Amino acid sequence: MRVPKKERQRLLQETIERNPFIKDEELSKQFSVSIQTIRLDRMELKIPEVRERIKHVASEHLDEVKSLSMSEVIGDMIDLKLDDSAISVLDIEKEHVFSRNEIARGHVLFAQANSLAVALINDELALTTKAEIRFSRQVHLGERVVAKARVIKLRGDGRTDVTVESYVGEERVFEGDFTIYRRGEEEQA
Amino acid sequence: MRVPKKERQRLLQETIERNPFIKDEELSKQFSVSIQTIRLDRMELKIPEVRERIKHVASEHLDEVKSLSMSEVIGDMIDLKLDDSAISVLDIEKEHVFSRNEIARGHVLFAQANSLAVALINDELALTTKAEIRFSRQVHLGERVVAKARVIKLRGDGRTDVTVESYVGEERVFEGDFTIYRRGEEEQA
DNA sequence: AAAGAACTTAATACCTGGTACTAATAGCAG
DNA sequence: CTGCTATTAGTACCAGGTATTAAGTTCTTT
Repeated sequence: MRVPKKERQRLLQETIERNPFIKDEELSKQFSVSIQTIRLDRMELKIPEVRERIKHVASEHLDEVKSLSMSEVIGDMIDLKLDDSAISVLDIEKEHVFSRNEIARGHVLFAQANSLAVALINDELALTTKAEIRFSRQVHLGERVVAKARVIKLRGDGRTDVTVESYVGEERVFEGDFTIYRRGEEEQA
Repeated sequence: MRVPKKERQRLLQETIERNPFIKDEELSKQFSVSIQTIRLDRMELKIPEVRERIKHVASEHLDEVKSLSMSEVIGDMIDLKLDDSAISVLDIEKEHVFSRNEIARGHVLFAQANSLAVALINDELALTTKAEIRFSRQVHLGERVVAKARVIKLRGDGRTDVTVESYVGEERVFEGDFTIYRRGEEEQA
């Protein structure tokens, strides 16, 4: 039942990681040591008290909520010639990146490109039906992504081909070929 | 500065909803009433104390998060077999649709699929490098989208092919073939 | 204007889950 | 036995409350 200190601390760390809500009392029972020992262990491992841990989990959550509402993900349109070309700029911020490595999530770049492609269409209804995309280099927190969209072909059947290339400085980070449906009300954007 | 009780309680509720982390003391300053009044208000409105509120926010989070990658997912993961298959559910809400026609934006479906595909990868780093997607029917406000991801091929060179199909009821609304890069730290998701 | 109800503030005891610190004890190695 | 690490105990204190009792303060209504 009783394990040596090192082992206990390893397990303690794991246990708390898996369940940040656990109190010192619980832990002391689980490891059959006194509550003070648990507290010494936490100190050495620099693990904060349960209320702080809970607060941390909660505030991470709040970040997530932000990334769900994608309304602001789209970037600023700085140029638009309908049915021809458009440019938008997006500054990569915290809510756009994986917290672990500060690399922008794929759907953020996609969202910028997709909404730019859709905005380009001079019609009441415009929905993406198909896309082929490539991510050519990762984009980091703080970088500015410039997306350039251009109409390639206006088909007779209500479909329009749009290509989007996104850059950070001189480097291309994303390209996508989109097929946009307009007007007909039976496709998906 | 001082507002009548009813109004204050309305504002109180809103304030706490927007920022569940706020303490009674802060609130009492903000509304220029004593701390006891705030507490009476909370009682009447059945709003729990700050620590309980924080715990609530945190546990909502934890419900969906069993592994690290889950927190990066858009939609609720309901099944996950690493390197094999995964399922997530997303209810389409106001912030996901074009206000004009209440049809979900393409990048919302893409985001669900993309984050599901990335979560599926059993590695520290997982980034989308390429995707081919089709939107087969538009998705409307209030509909529930079920995305099913499945690993098709684990290539030796660190790339994995994942296919995702999303359904509303029986109808397929989206399909995508993703190529995910893992581990190497030189691509883009 | 006086009475009463509604609202607000004050004061005090107590709770949880800790921190910070001091001190005592246990167990074992040399 | 000495010395050292590890553990346990105990006390004072803290934040952010709950719960309760009591005392104002307004507003209204008669």
